[in-house]
Amino acid sequence: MPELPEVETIRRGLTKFILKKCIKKIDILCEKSFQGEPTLAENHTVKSLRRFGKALIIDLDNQISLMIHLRMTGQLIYDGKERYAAGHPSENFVADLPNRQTRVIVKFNDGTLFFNDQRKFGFIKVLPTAEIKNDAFIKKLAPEPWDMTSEELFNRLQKHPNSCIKATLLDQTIICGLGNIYADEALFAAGIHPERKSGLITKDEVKLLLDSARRVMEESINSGGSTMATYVKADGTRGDYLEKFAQVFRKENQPCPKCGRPIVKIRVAGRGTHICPHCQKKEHHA
DNA sequence: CTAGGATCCTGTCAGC
DNA sequence: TGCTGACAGGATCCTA
Repeated sequence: MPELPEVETIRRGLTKFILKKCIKKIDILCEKSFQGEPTLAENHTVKSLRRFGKALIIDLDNQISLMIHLRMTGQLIYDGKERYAAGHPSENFVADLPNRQTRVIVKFNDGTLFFNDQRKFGFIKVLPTAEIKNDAFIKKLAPEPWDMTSEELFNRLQKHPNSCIKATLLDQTIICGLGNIYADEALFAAGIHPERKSGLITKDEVKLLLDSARRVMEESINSGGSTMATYVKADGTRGDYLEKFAQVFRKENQPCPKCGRPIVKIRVAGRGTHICPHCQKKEHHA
């Protein structure tokens, strides 16, 4: 679920709570959700929090790191004097913890970090800091949208000329950080149909697409991610940031912000996909 | 090699 | 009510 903006939001938020704090104990409630030797991290202090694409890294003071990938339904909830929750939005943000979906508990002196994950696709992994760059997932990651030119993206798209552009945008070895929400939002902003073949997108369109990807993710990061920490508002109601942020994602049957015609939900690359069929054309027209 | 589909897992919701 | 299938903010593995 969480895409680059959400993970970056988690990184920034969590930094405030656990930087320079000591991990006292790690409890593993679900073996599948944890890889490596947990005791290597115990009684060591958090030195830095980094992010590579959608992967979060917590570096400790003993050359050991925790690598966390939330995949579809992962969430990190820090419960101390106050609660900070981010990741897959759900009732867990306000629920009693641990609960049925809690997979790993990381105990600090003055608070507790809960790793919840309904579908168990995500994980926490302990490894030497020096080994992160050799991790299979990290090693293959493409640059983030801000770290590549539109010429470079254009060239990379030619590696999968017959794939739908949406599938290519979701491929983290082509461009990293986009997931289902921001792929749909970026394609809508650029006026490109998700089923367009990646090899048939013009250089001008690629420039527009890259600019759009940067912009939709920047807007989200600046607003605290679509699943922001303030998901639970002061009055106890649940904020739905995605509803305000998204132009097309989960907006089927609602009017297109550009032309007013209804947004349609289709299936592309095995994923639910939201488009305006009028504003996003399959063929390029000069 | 590519492209697309199945798969991991739990939970919810629409439709009968 | 109870059942069934579809689907879900990700990535990998398998097949043709």
